[in-house]
Amino acid sequence: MDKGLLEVNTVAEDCSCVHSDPNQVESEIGLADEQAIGIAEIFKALGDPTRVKIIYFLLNKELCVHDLGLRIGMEQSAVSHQLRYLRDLHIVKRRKEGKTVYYSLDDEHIEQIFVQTMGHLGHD
Amino acid sequence: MDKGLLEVNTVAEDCSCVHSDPNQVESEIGLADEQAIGIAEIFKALGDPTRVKIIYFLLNKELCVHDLGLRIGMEQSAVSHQLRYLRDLHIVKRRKEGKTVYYSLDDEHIEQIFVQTMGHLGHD
DNA sequence: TTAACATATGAGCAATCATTCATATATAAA
DNA sequence: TTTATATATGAATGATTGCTCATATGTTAA
Repeated sequence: MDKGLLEVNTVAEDCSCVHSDPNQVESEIGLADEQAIGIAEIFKALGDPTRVKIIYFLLNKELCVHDLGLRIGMEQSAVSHQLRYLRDLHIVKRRKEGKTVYYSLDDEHIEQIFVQTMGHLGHD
Repeated sequence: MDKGLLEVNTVAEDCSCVHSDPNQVESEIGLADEQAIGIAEIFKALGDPTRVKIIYFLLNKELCVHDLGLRIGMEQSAVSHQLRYLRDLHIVKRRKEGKTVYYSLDDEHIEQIFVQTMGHLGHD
């Protein structure tokens, strides 16, 4: 698990608050807008109760839209919209079988992050 | 690392989509609204580029509001508002020294989740 | 074909959000 | 005290979001 960016970023500095030397700030490794937006995008996707519930139930097994709605107590349309959102981010994927469409998780990393976070919170 | 909820949730079922047996759904362990909201709250806090940058720089060392603004290229007021947001969630804490206020991370779990996610994304 | 079912989607709307601006508070220096 | 600096905060605003409703698409059964 590489995390180079984080370590190099440690630079000796003394913010006495007659503020940081601009040169010093320059020498630090920042976080490009692009990167920050990318990271935020992932967290934002998990940052809604409905989507949390969807992911939670999909951890267990794949489910069709209707059954997902049943479990999370939400209208078909609302579930469908959120599934679209999650699918656009490749967090979730579709499998069609006749009339019904089964959804399942599509990203192991996000699955891990989700489970780990639930663990941290004690989920109780 | 306890994660009881997640495992018990595996129940044999056959969603032929003449849909899930209501009794079966009932027997599954759901996710209470309260829990879902709690989990979503954490992710939502990390789901904004400005807050991502703030946390990123605080991983490195504590910083005062002004220097944070300097690094993330954002007005003092905007930074202050976001710091308040993060402080209300106990993600960040204050230390006052004279006129200046130093902020640092206040939750190891969230720090871990954040770093892990950056790792997953390759942060490049 | 027609009817029924499963899902998807666009428009509209109320709520939330992130930022800015102006100003308040608090501390230190002159 | 007055002035300057550091931070905080309320109000206003434009943007985004999540949902509902109506309707469209696609599939199976009659």
